[in-house]
Amino acid sequence: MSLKHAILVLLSDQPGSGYDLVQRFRSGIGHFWNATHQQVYQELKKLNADKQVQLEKAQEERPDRKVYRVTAVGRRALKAWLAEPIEPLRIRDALLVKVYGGQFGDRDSLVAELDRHRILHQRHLEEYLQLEAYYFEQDEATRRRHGLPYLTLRRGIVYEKDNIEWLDEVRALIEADRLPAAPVLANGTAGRKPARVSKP
Amino acid sequence: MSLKHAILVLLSDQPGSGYDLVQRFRSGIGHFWNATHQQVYQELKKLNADKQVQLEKAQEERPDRKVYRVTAVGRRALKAWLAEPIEPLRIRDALLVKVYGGQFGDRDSLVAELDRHRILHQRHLEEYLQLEAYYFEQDEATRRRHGLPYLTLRRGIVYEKDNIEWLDEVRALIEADRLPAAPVLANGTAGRKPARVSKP
DNA sequence: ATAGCCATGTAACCAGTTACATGATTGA
DNA sequence: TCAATCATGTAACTGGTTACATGGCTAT
Repeated sequence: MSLKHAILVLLSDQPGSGYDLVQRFRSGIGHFWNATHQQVYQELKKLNADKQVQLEKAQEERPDRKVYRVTAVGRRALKAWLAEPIEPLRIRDALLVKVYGGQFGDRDSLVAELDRHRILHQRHLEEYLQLEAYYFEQDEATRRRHGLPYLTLRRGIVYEKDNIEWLDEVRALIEADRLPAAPVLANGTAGRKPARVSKP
Repeated sequence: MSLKHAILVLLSDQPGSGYDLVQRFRSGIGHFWNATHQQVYQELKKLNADKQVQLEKAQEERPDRKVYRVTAVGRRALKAWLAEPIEPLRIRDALLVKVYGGQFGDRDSLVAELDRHRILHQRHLEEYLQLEAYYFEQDEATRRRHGLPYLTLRRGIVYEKDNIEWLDEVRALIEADRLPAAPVLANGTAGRKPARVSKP
């Protein structure tokens, strides 16, 4: 579970309320690790119970903010997690299920879906490129300070480019009619051998 | 939820038991949509209750297999889902949380983790490239038949290359010492502005 | 004999999503 | 006055993971 650690990172950076964290998720880290306010409030409650964060002050003025800050315990926990190895992420994309099983559906709706996704990925890419441009407008010191977060932005950029590249490849192959428009995967393949791409 | 639909795709291709499905997940579709046997058996139970699959035969010979096949209802459900738009996937990678918050941990352990991930991604890439080579050994007809699954393999290849590319970028930047080895993100940044890469 | 594979399942738990809910403040 | 934003929460549900469990068959 990383939400906990994402929160510890954000609060290490600067103390804040649940509401603040939701905002920060939206603008920065949220591009690759999002969270709803419900989750954030629950997690803060748990972290507080575990003494990993503490209430800085219950504000008296009206906006009823509860500002949390990371404790020494929290810092240790974060550092320990950062040193722990984690499994590399495998793609888990419903769109791939759709492509994989495309022959059992309508060809036009698959193409439409692919186009729709291309547009959305293009949009994300442009958004990221703007953030990158903004980053490069900063002075050297600021850039150095935000170097690591910037690298995660780079990951987003590479990812979106990548999606677009692949979608174009798929489109090209389907459009070129080198792929069948109607179901062809035989139900009568010999034996138990499933029809798939696999090792000999 | 796509596990349901992944199962419908696999069973549309060819009837099989829960055990078979787990095998097929391992070798093909599982590269981008995995499932444990527990999940598969539960899902088959539900699909059966919904009349989307049916028991073909309760086998008499010893291996106690329950072979399921997709019903007309199941085929319709799958087709409907294939036509339905879905949200494009955003990355959600704990490694990015680690990089983002890298300054709060130990620099060497971050580098070690990045290297470890690079090796694992390299391994996956090689595995995929072998599958691709095998695909190209097939005759034209077979290739055409497995065209769409092949495209999902392409996605995997692009994804792994991508990871390696990004990891190299990160390594280069960290190694070149252009990034700080110790915590620098000031806790005293002006106002409420969180220290992050964001729009003006 | 025993290890490994074939084959199926239950139960508890954890994380994430969606729905529901409240109430104050600020600006048009 | 009305909409938007600030600010916090509870509850139900869904999907996924981990642990636990059983038993036969096959080859060494």
